[in-house]
Formats: sequence, structure tokens, C-alpha cells
Amino acid sequence: MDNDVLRQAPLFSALDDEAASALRSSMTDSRLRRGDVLFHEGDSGDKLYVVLDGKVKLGRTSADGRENLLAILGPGQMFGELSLFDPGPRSATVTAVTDASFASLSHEDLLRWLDGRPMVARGLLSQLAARLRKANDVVADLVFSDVPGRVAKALLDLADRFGRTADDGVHVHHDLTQEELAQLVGASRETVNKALADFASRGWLRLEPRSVVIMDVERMARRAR
Amino acid sequence: MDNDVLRQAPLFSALDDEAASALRSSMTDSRLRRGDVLFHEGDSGDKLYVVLDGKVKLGRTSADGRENLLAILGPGQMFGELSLFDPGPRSATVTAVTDASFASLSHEDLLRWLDGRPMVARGLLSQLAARLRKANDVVADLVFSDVPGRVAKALLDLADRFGRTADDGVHVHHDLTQEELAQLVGASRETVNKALADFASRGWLRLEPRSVVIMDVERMARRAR
DNA sequence: TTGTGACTGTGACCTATCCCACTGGTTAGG
DNA sequence: CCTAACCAGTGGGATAGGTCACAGTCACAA
Repeated sequence: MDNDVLRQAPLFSALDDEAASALRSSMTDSRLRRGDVLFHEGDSGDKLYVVLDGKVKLGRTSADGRENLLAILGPGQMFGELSLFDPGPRSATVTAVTDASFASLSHEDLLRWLDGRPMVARGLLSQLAARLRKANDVVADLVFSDVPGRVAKALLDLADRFGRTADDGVHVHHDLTQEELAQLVGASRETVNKALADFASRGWLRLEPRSVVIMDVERMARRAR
Repeated sequence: MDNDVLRQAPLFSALDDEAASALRSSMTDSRLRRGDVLFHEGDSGDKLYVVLDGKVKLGRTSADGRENLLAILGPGQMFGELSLFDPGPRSATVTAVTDASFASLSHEDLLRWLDGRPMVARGLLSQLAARLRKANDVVADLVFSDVPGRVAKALLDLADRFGRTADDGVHVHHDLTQEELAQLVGASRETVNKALADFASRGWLRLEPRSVVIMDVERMARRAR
């Protein structure tokens, strides 16, 4: 249950059992319904969260109201660390994409842990490094790839993290509307829809509401590059 | 001189004098001429570098050979940490944009320092967090802003870090060709050139080879948003 | 001096993608 | 069960920006 998810989470993975449960006991739990907002870009706040169950989206809104999603996070993933180590207002809005639950840790508690246990620091550093690497990849994709390519890549990434392989293909219940998918890849809903329709017409995938079945992972991967 | 730069560098800023000079003494120095490459994307390597003097560009190359610059770094800034905390090949190519010198620290040495001194860990965490925040901003810009906007923003950022204010404006010796500037903002050289020409014709800036003088920071800032 | 190569400046296309308009389907609340 | 929202699908026109093709400038070497 809860603790299994946390033990897998990179934040905890280097800790022994008693340390992990001590850390766990200083965390508070919370939950949200689909569509609810945990906090807004610009809010102040200094908690770090770990997703226990469900999915959330991290998004930012431009001056003229358009939205862009930085990431979709699922069980075991962490967010909110930015306001912690680089103090300042929250840099993104976090919204539940499905009903979801979290464990959270306050600034002070985390710092206490950091000072005592170097392994926690290493875990956090490698988490941040991985995130940074990924962010750089996103930048490269925006510069180099066209929209269909980015859509293919996003779907494969979601498949990796949330997909279940069956004999008719990889079922990906991403729980995102096409609008949200579009915001995730930085394109308009319409172009994303056309890209998806094109993939479907080639038999690479089958479209279902808030979900896809990827039938030809190989070609999708080739299209993504 | 050298040590002044390092003491300003975020990696060192939280250390007291004797700790800083101990850390300094475990670092090795090196230097490059303009155009020389320190390491290539895909290389293995586990050193962390701090720029002592000069400027470098971090770039990645796409499958079809086009280039994209992730960042221009100057004195006091750090790079190469990614391969450290998220082990793997180097994720970018580092090239000297001017003659430059560096201090470097090996994987093991850094980890030794990390375990002993929690402040070093915090410094690194906040560095990475700041970088991540910045990377997210770049993503948002690519999605929301047009090329002239991104050019304006890039120039202001360079001005912030490398500019010298005089009575005719802020002199920014960025040392980048327009080609490199284009790679930095993710656009073609031609469009960047036209954007620059437009800014110049409006009297917002004056163009000089590998350098600009920003005469109307206010309007540039407004254009960037 | 002249030639060579690197960089900047500019016009003319061409195309990916955005924006708009509309249709049909599906869901949720009264 | 009906109506309002929301969501997915699709066509067509407008456009930002990429690509191509040159011309002009400058530095530096022969």
C-alpha cells in the first residue's frame, strides 16, 4: 500500500527500513479529486510532495492565459522541491488529473533530514539532475522535432510510466484530454488531434477517450526521433 | 583573482575560508582557446567544472546535425554536474566561446565533500533547483513567445550577466555570432538577424560584431514579455 | 594587393502549424 | 430524459518562421 509506493520513490530508496518509516512519520497525507488544484503558480509554500496514488499535472499559464504542462507525475514521483531549494513562489500550478493522494514534508523537516543523512542529499541531487536532464531533452525536442514527433514521444513516455502491455498492444490510460496532451507537447489541440488521427489511420495506435492503445511501438519510436 | 571568482561561485559560497581553500586545493585547473571543445555529448566523464574566466557554451546536436545551445556560462558558473548525480554520458558538448579557464573536481572528491559537509549539498541542491527553474522558463518561452521575443529575452539575460552600463546604454560583449545566438534561442540565423535589425531600426539597440549596445532596456523588456 | 573564409544583411519562396468555424458524440446534472 | 457542457474530429485560410539564394563586409594570409 502507501508505504510500498514510498519505498520505491527515489527520495526514500537509499534509506534503510527504520529511517524510512521515521521519515514517513513526519509526513502529512492529503488527497484531491480530479480537477482540483493543490497550489497555484505564484503561491507561497515550502512543502515537498510525493504522489502516493493517481496523477497530477504541473502547469504554467502565460500572460495571455494560454497553458503549458511541464510534466505529468504519477505514484512515487516528487514535486514542489523547487520552492524548497531555490526559495521563492511556486513556479507551477499543480492540478489532479485523476483523484489522487499525496504525502508531504515541510521545509524544516526536510532540511533536518538532509543534514543528518548524506544519502538523502544524494537521492535528492540525483532526482533533480534527472529532472534537469529531462527538461533539457524537452527543450531539444521543441527546437528539433515537429508536432507529430513530439506527440509520439509524449505517448511513449506515458506508455513507459503508465502503460500495461496486453496482446493487442500497450494500453495507456493517460487520463488526459487532447487539449491537455496538446499543452504537454506545446501545440494546439487541433494539430495534436490530426497527428493522432494520422497515427491511427496508419494502424500504429487505436484511440480511446483519455487513453490510447499503442499497437506499433517500433514505428512510433522511429517517428519520435 | 581565481579564488575571488570561486568564493563567489554558489558551490563555495556557504563555506568558511579554510573549507573553501581545502576544497580548492583538491581541484585541478585547465584552460581552452576560443573554439576548443572541452568534452563532447556522449563522452564519458565524471568531472564537475567551474568557469574561472571566459565563457563557454553548452550545446547539443540533433540527429541531422543541427545545433541547439542550452546555456552560455561565465565566471563562477558550474557545469558537468549532470553526469555526476545522474550517472551516464555527458549530455551536452562544451565549447569555449572565448579563451577560458576552469577548475575541476572529480566525482569521488566531490562525494567525499558532500558526505562530510551538509552545506555543500545544500549549495548544490539550490544550484540544480535554479537551473531546473530556468530550464522550465526556457520551455515556456519556446511555447509562448515568438522569435523576436526570445531574442530580446536572451539579450537581456546576457546583459544581466555580462553587460557593462555606460551612458550610451548597456554594452554587452556576448562573444556570440548571430548563428550561435540563433542556436541559443532555437531559431534560424536569418530570422534572428531580422529581429536584431528590427530592434536596431527602432533605436532599441546598436549592433556590433559579437556584441550589442542596448539603448532602451525598458522596451526590450516589454518586447520580451 | 588579392584571395579566401567567416560573418552579417536581406529578399523570395514554402510549409508547418496556428486560428477559426463547425459537426457529431459523450457525459453529467437537473 | 433533456439540456448544457465538454470533448473529439475535420476542413480551410492566414502567417510565422524555415530554407534557399545572394550580396556586402571584414580580417587575415599568401
